[in-house]
Amino acid sequence: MADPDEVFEALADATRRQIMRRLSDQGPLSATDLAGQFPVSRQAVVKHLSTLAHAGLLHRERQGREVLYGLVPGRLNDATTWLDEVGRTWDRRLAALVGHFSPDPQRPGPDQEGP
Amino acid sequence: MADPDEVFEALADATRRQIMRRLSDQGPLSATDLAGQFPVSRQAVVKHLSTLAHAGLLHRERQGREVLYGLVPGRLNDATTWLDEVGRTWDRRLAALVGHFSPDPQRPGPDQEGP
DNA sequence: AGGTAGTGCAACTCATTGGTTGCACAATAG
DNA sequence: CTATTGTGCAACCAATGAGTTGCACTACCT
Repeated sequence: MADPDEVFEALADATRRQIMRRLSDQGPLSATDLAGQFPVSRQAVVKHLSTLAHAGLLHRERQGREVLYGLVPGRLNDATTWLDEVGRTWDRRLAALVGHFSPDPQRPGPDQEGP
Repeated sequence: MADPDEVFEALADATRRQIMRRLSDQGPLSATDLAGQFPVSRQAVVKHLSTLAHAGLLHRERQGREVLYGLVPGRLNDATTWLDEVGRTWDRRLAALVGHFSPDPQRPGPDQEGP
């Protein structure tokens, strides 16, 4: 859990991100179907779908002789969590710097105590 | 704006993501400094920093003879926005499917009309 | 059964990229 | 001034990855 490594890797490719959007907009689709919407071969799409599925972002569902790929709910949150962590920690740093400029990383807390 | 392409590309690499975290935790650092925290050469770190900076995630700041790299606030939001859009649209789809099951993408509305 | 639409697997090409090493240049410390 | 520390640039290497083509297989339809 909270292992966004594969998620970020999977979302690195623009085509893959577009596939995600298509699936989000249009619901589960097959590789052949998606291939019709992109300027690449079906096999290329299959590879992308495999990558996305392996990252836990999609799930395969056999429907007769077709195979539909649909988004796995919530999996994108792993990436969002990472972004939130980094972004928020940074914001806290900035706020601390503004509040009382103490750029020393060793003492992040506002220390008002005297001996 | 809202062009997360470069951001996702930049965040694809694990080392780059770790660099982002280090900068978030420890504040602006130089390439040489960061290189000491990773099992790669300084030049490799420089390349990563360039990639991140080119994506708008970092900014360079010359400090005497050193060059410090620090996070650009808010830039991560572009990625978050994308994730939110895709995730939310999907959730809405799922909710609609649960509410009244009409898996036909062509007719998303509940059609009660007779001829 | 035979045709057809859809999937799966494999081999191959080409570009990208993360990483390295080597050296030159700039700025501070003695 | 000289030595040192830090940065910048360039060439090079190996691995990954996106994309292709070709063919075999499986399930539906008539």
